[in-house]
Amino acid sequence: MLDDLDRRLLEILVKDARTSLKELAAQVGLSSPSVSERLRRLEERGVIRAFTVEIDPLALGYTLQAIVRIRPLPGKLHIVQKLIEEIPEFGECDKVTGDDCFVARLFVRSIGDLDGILDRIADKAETSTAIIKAQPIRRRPPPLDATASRGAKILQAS
Amino acid sequence: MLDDLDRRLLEILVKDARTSLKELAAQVGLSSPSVSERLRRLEERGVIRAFTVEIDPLALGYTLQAIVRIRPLPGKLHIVQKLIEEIPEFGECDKVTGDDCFVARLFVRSIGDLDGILDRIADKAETSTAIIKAQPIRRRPPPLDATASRGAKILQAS
DNA sequence: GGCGCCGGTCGAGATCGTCAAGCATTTTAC
DNA sequence: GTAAAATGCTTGACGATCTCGACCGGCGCC
Repeated sequence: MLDDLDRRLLEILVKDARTSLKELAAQVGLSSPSVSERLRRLEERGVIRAFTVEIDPLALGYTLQAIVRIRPLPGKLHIVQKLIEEIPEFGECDKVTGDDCFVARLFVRSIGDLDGILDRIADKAETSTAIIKAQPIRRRPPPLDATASRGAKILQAS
Repeated sequence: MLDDLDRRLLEILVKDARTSLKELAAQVGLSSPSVSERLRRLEERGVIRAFTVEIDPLALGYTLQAIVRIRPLPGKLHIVQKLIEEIPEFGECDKVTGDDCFVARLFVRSIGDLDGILDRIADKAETSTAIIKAQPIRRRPPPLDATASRGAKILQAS
């Protein structure tokens, strides 16, 4: 589905999405129209979801981040989900298996804001919140090359 | 620190990091050299951490994502952190307050891989894993305008 | 008031992207 | 087995874009 050239292009773009076609072309050994066409198709196929910019939340005044686990009260699942989506300080939310239904990332400017936001969910869900103290790994894509971890095994008797 | 023009530039770039200077200039009502200069300074100041591309993990064969909470055994904190950092399938990791020391996102191609990777940590930490079933909110930046949620309150008797 | 800095514009030259045409290789169909 | 069609690439030319230097105006500060 993705050939080696595509992967190399992606690798370069992950580091700098504004790399010029010419530069990309030089690095992978193609002409720029070819690169242009490949990018177009990667976007078209949805492999590239977006070219975007990573902003330091601190620069916007968000001095605090938290991971919030959210367990909606019976019957409130959809309302809670909608509520979360509408609160822009939630910067990420996953619906997961297990007791916690949602795990979300929250950006806030102060502890007061944190409290204010959690209050808005409090009557519809139980939450448990963990403040982020450090970020050992900031968002990065999984390995692009097919050679991921050796873990590869099929479900079978071990 | 950031003026309105900067914020508007960021807003446009979040949606498409490859927007041309000319287009940016037109949208905010400046000349392109000015925009260029502003971007340069935003990068320099670290407001813009990177221009990057968002890749669909599925396109790379990662059919499964999980949130893993990790509690290193006594004395193993640093070893565990290093281990996590070295496993490229961890696409994000936060060090948090509370019983769980780390919360991480894991990209895998199969349940077998998931098991394989968790095994590598099993003797140094307790983990609890939640498989991601859906992503109500995919990574997005917090509000750029100063008018965040009304939550704003200072710590005080309520 | 005069000075210097900051952030802006303008215009020219250099760079880059896009388009059409054409070519080689592979696939498909008969 | 061969011919047609489809892919994916290159090249070169043209138009669009970026960058750089020169210059300008507002603002804070002696």
